[in-house]
Amino acid sequence: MDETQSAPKPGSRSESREEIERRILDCAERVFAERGFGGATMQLIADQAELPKANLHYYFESKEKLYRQVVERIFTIWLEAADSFETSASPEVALSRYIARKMELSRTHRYGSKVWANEVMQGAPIIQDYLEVTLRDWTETRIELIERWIAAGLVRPVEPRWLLYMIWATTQHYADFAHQIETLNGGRALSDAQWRAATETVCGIILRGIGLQPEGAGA
Amino acid sequence: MDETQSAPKPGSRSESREEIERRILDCAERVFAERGFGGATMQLIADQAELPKANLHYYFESKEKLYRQVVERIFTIWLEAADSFETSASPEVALSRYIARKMELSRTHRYGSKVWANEVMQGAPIIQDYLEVTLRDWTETRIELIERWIAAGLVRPVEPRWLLYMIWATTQHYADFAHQIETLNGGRALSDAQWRAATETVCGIILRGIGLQPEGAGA
DNA sequence: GTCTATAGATTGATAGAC
DNA sequence: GTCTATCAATCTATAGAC
Repeated sequence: MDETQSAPKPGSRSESREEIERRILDCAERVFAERGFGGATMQLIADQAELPKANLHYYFESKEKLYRQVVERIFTIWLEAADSFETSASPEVALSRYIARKMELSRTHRYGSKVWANEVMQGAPIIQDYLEVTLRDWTETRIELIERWIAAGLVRPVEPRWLLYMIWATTQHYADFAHQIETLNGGRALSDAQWRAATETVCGIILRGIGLQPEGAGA
Repeated sequence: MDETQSAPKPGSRSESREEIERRILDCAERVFAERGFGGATMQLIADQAELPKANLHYYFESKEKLYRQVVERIFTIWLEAADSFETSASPEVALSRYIARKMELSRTHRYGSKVWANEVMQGAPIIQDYLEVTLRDWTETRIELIERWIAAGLVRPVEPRWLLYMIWATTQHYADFAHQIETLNGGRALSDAQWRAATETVCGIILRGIGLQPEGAGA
């Protein structure tokens, strides 16, 4: 609910251009996440970044340019996180690590996930090109990999596409619907133990659901 | 992309007050879903409902009152849909029907689901009371039911809470992220067959994931 | 680079003729 | 009940002093 960066004070002259831009991006991410593109105002972002509103237009040409950079930043994180998916030997390890990593990102990058959800819900007016090229390529590649697992008899026959959507949906839910989850948790954020339990449950159900045995499972 | 109601023409005098209010609500739902509360404008809703902007304020006191009615309408549908959850004999039937019904609602009430997602992502500024009372009660009741299934040895031990979130997340994803799913589907909406396949895959993974055998399953 | 002041457009809401 | 005209507030964006 306060500063995102702590090194140099907001007013300090020792702050580099890069640091200021990063502070603006962090605040913008939170505001765009909570109010959507149309609901967010440059004034609110400026207030949170402790800058005059005009300075935002000095560092970022327009509201839309700023928004685009926020969305692009998230998209990059998502893609990198997804790489751990294919650097593993077995389906069990690959899927477990991918799910665990995505759950972790839902905890550490809640606002980024919400901005993405907002953008997609609105029909991806800004980043449609990413959906059509980068995300599509990534998805096709992963689908082929899962199909090879199935052909090799390692995984029960399921349509890989619906499996991927299930993983995305379930993990991102913990970021996008964090407020609902916390309300149903008595108004408190999930504890470390609860995050571990949720991750384990999600991994367990999905892996068993496609015929795999989770690592370190009893029955 | 056009009219939601077709019976009497928008301009017609034969339209009852109820019909007009319903047409406004339908249009408002779509606009709020696609742009969020702050991003939506009364002007756009009026245009889509083919009414002068001032008339909206005649039928609904304010933008927020209109929004609240839209959200309440969705919430009611969700709760009623969820009733089918407990009117079944076995866990297999109860969960299969619940998941299938929620998938169906994601297809028929896409915009409603998005409005709900938007509201929750923004911290439920309007309907927090529903989260704290109605949804919480519903959730607690279902958790107790699932715990009895587990105690009876019908279901593999999992934390019911994470299982419920998984079902919500996965089914609602097909509404909230419909645009992304359609883009990855070559820009086309899912066909009847694809909806059936997705529903079956989701049911199959979740049921097997908690130790149940889906109805009419081969292996 | 930073800020104040403000332009120009758009917003939610309303007054008042019909 | 319906509509035009308009208000006051707020928005994005910019001009220009420092």
